[in-house]
Amino acid sequence: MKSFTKKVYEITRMIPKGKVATYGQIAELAGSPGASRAVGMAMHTNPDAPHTPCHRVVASDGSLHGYSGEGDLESKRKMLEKEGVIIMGEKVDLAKSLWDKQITK
DNA sequence: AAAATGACGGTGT
DNA sequence: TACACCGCCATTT
Repeated sequence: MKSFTKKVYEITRMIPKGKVATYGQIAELAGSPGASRAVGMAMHTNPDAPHTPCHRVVASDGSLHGYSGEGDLESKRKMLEKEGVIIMGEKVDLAKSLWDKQITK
């Protein structure tokens, strides 16, 4: 486990319930703006699905991508809605559910 | 050490 | 709005 990946997990873990963060945002918080792809890989190699809320990480346009956990993208979407994330059709309403990065104020 | 890969992002068609 | 292309960084082979 490299430092960057570890950092990504740390950040992903502090995403508040009912909110979502984009890969790019996490990459920036991790200290490497633009490394959205690297973040994606970190999620893919995510060792602790339930421990790390990787399902709260979405694309810049609110689209959900993969999931290393048990279910699939549908399960993720349901999970998010259940937590309070507003989802419009197949995408997340970033305007209301995007993590303000306020570090759980 | 170099090349290929991927849960991205932005721009172009 | 949907699909295709190029550029981005970290990880893996």
